[in-house]
Amino acid sequence: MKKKTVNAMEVARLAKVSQSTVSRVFTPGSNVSEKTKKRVLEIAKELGYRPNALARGLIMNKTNIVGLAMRDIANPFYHEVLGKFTKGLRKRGYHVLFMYTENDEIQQEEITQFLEYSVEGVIVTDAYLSSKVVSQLHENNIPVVLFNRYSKDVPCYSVSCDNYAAAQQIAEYLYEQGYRNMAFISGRINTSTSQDRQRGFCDALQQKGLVPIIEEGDYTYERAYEATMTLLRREQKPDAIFGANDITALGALDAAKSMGLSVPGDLGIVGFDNIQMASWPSHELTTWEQPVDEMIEWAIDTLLNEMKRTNVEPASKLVSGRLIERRTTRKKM
Amino acid sequence: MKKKTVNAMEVARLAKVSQSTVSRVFTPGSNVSEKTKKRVLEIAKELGYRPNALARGLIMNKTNIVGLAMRDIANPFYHEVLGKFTKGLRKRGYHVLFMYTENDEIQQEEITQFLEYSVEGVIVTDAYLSSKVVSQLHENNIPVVLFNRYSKDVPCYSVSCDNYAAAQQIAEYLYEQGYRNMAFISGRINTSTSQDRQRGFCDALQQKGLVPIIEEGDYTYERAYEATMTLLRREQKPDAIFGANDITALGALDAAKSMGLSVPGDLGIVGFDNIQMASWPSHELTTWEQPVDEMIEWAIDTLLNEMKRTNVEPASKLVSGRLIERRTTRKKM
DNA sequence: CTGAAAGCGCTTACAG
DNA sequence: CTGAAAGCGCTTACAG
Repeated sequence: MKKKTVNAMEVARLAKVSQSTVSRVFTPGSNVSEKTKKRVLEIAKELGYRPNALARGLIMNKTNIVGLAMRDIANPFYHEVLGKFTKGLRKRGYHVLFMYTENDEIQQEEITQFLEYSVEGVIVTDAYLSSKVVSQLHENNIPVVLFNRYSKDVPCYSVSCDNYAAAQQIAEYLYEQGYRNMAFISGRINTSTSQDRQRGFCDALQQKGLVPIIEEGDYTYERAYEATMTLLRREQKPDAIFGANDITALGALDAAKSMGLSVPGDLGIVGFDNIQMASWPSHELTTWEQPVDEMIEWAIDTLLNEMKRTNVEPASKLVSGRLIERRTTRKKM
Repeated sequence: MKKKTVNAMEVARLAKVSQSTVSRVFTPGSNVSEKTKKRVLEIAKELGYRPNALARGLIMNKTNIVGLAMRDIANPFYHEVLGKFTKGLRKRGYHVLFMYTENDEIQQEEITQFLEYSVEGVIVTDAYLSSKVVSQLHENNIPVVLFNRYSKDVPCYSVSCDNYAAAQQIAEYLYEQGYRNMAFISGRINTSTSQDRQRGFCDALQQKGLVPIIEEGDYTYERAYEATMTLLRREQKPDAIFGANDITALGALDAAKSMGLSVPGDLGIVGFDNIQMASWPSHELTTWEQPVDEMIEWAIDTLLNEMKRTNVEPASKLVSGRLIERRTTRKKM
C-alpha cells in the first residue's frame, strides 16, 4: 500500500480548477477569488495536501534552507548559540541544515553537502573556513558568516566579541582589585578568539609593567585543570588566573580548590562567556558576558540581507559585552 | 552578474554527451564507459558542477533528510545526543534538518515543516508527540522514533533507558550503603522518564518498608537547588537524594554544600545520565550511565530500516546502563 | 554503452 | 480571475 503523496494536480481535479490555481492559493499575494480559494483550501485540507517545499525551491531557486556548521565540542555556550540561531532563523521562515564538524577548519566535503542541498547561506560557529572554500561559496552566491571567529585572510562576514578590548578590561579590573601576578590559560592557540584575548590581556598588563604567565589550554575543563595545577606548583604562584572561556575558568577554580587555596583570597579567577553554569552558587564565577543575542541577530540579518543581493562585500562586526562581577575575584576595599 | 548555477545540461554540452549520460556518471552503479566517465568528470570539475540534491530528491522520492526535533533545554546531555545523531546519520549519508521546539509536545506546525521538506524520518528527543501528529506522519509513511521518551498511547518507535529498573537499582544501592531516609527530586512530572524513575525508586524502597520524600523539580539546576533547600529545612532531613538527572543532582549537591552539609557523609546524592560534568573533580557525582551510543545506534538503524518499508509497526526498546560509583555516595564499610 | 523523452511537484509569464 | 504551457534540475525506463 505505497501511498502516493497527494500533489497539487490531485487537489485541482477535485476542486475543478487548474493546477495553476491551486498553486496560487498557496502563494501569498497571488490573484485568486475568495470563493475559489475557499474551495481549494477545503479540498486541500481534506486530502492533507501541503505544497512540496523542495519542488518550490527548485523552481523558485529559493530553498529557505541555511546551513549551520558547528565544531564538535562540549561547550554549553555553543549549545545555547545553536538554539538561538535555530529559533531566530525559523522566526524568519528559514530552516537549518545542521552539520557537526570534527575539525578546526570546515572541510571541503562538508561545504559540498551544503551546496548540493542548495542552502542559501552558511553560518559557521567555532571553526574556520579556508579561503578556497569561501571563494567556492561566493562563486555560488552563498554568503557566509563566521560566528565568534574572524579571519584576516578570508573575505567573509564575521561577528565576534571585541576580545582584545575585553581582555584589556579584564586585566585592568584584576589590577585594580590588587592582583599583581597574573596568568592566562589559553584556548586552542590557533583560534583568533584565544589569540586576541591573550594579546589584550598581555598588552594591558605590560602598560603596568607586568608580564603574565601563559599556560596553554584548549578550552576544555580537563586541560585547564592540569594547566592550573602546573601553575600552582610554580615557585612564583600566580595570584589571579584569566581563563580563555568559562569552562577553562571552572577547571582552574576546581584545581585551586583541590589544592586548598581560597578563591578569591589566594587566587582570583575570571572566565569568558557567562554561560549559565557560571552563575551557579558553587561557582559564582566572575566573567565576561558576550552579547550573544545581539551577535546572533546581526549574523542572521547580515546573512539574510546578503542573500538578496548578488555581490558580497564582507564586513566584520565587533561587539563589546561587559564584565560580570561575581565571587571568584576579590573586591577592592 | 547573477551567475546561473551550472547544471547537468551544460556539462553534457561541453562533454559532447547527453544529459542522461552526465546523470549516469553521478549515479553510482550506472552503466557508463570508463572513457566517457572520465571526460565528463573532468568537465564537471572544471565547471564546478555538483548534482542538485533537491532535484534528485524530487524525482527519486528520496531526500536523504531526517528531521530532528529537540526540546529547548539547557542540558548538556542533549547537546551530546544531538552531536551523535548528526554524526551517525551523516556517516550513513543522511542530513539533519534541525528544529528546536519550545513545548513539551511537538507542535503540529513543526511537523508540517518537516513534511513540506519531505524528510524521510523524524527523531524526537526530550519531547512528546500527540497521536494525531504521529498518525499524520504515518499516513505519509514517515517513521518516527522517540529518544529518551516513550508513550503508551502513541504508536511509534521509542528508545529509552529502563528507567524503572535503573531507579530500583539506585534505591537498592543507596539502601546497601546504609541510607535510610531518602528523597527523590523529580524532573518535569509529565515526562515518562521522570515518572518511571520515581516509580522504580519508590517501589524498591517500599519493599524495604521505606517511603521516600518526593519533591517536584523540572530537570533544572535552579529548581533542584530550591527543592533541596526545602528538603534540608525539614524536621526530618533526608540522608540521601536521588535527582531525576545529573543537573538536578548537581543542584542538590551545591545546595547541600551551601548548608554546610558534608557529602556523602551527611547526605548521599545520585544523579542520572553521567554527563561529562559529573566526573569533574569538584562534583565526582555518583550517577547512572545511560548507554547513549547504543541508544542512538538503535534509533538510527530502526529509522533507516523503517524508511525502506511501507508499513510501520512500532516497537519500544529499553536499554539498561549501569551505576557509576563516585564520591557523592558513601561506601559500605 | 548511450540518447530522446517522460515525469517528479511545483511557479509564473502569457493570453484570455 | 483563471488555464495551458514551459521550465527548475534531475532520474530512469525504453529503444537502439
